[in-house]
Amino acid sequence: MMAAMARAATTSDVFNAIAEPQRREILALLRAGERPVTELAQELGMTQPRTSKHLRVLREVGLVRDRKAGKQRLYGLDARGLRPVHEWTGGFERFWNESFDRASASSPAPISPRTR
Amino acid sequence: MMAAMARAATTSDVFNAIAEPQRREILALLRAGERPVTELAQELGMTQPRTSKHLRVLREVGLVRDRKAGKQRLYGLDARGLRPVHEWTGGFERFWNESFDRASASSPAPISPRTR
DNA sequence: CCATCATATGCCGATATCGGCATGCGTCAA
DNA sequence: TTGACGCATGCCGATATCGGCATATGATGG
Repeated sequence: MMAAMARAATTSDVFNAIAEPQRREILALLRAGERPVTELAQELGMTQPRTSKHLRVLREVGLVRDRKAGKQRLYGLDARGLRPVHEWTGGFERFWNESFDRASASSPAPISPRTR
Repeated sequence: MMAAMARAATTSDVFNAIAEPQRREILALLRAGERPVTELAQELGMTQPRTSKHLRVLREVGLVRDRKAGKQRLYGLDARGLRPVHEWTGGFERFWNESFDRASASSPAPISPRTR
């Protein structure tokens, strides 16, 4: 019955799904269109089981969809889930543009917004 | 000396750093300005060690900077590292807008965009 | 120099994650 | 029906990651 609980639920969250380089590659490839597992595996140089597992994660967070096509199973992109990530990072846009003054500059005074 | 190598190098990569919800919270908070560790911990309701550890990860990937301020150590945002993430997801913008036709629609034919 | 505040670290336990390999299962062709 | 193909899974081993707790370290004020 769990003794201390380590690590908070991670997977099944888009941010986590795209934290894996290979999964990002899969998504990038799928922009060109649907593809069967084997083909993806081949193009990315990874084994089939490995590819399937990554696809499973992507499917669980809703970034890809699959549909059967005879013997094969075609995976297609469903990028809608990436939008929240884009927007979240977008919330920092003014910070990477405004060269974050007070943070790097030679600010001599404003120690911190500690009211007291 | 490692026998089979499991899991590819993860940390020290921005995508991974922001995969942690709490780290995202820290970044969001820092948009309001620099803050000492204890204050962050307090505002986020987490222990100090935990906060320090997350800050360390963020620092290692360059998303935050720290500077000493007397007894304290102020952490400030350096969002430049988020830009790549924003751009990467931006590469999928047309896909979440164009309601990815062929993927969900009742496509009866185009099995796959294999050129040949 | 000593007590104290502010942080960083080390160590441990409990998972979660990844990869490989073998195998299960469904579909299609002969 | 039987085989071959295409893909999903299960199981295992090797880490990586997170959290808690105690403690080391650094700086400050007496």
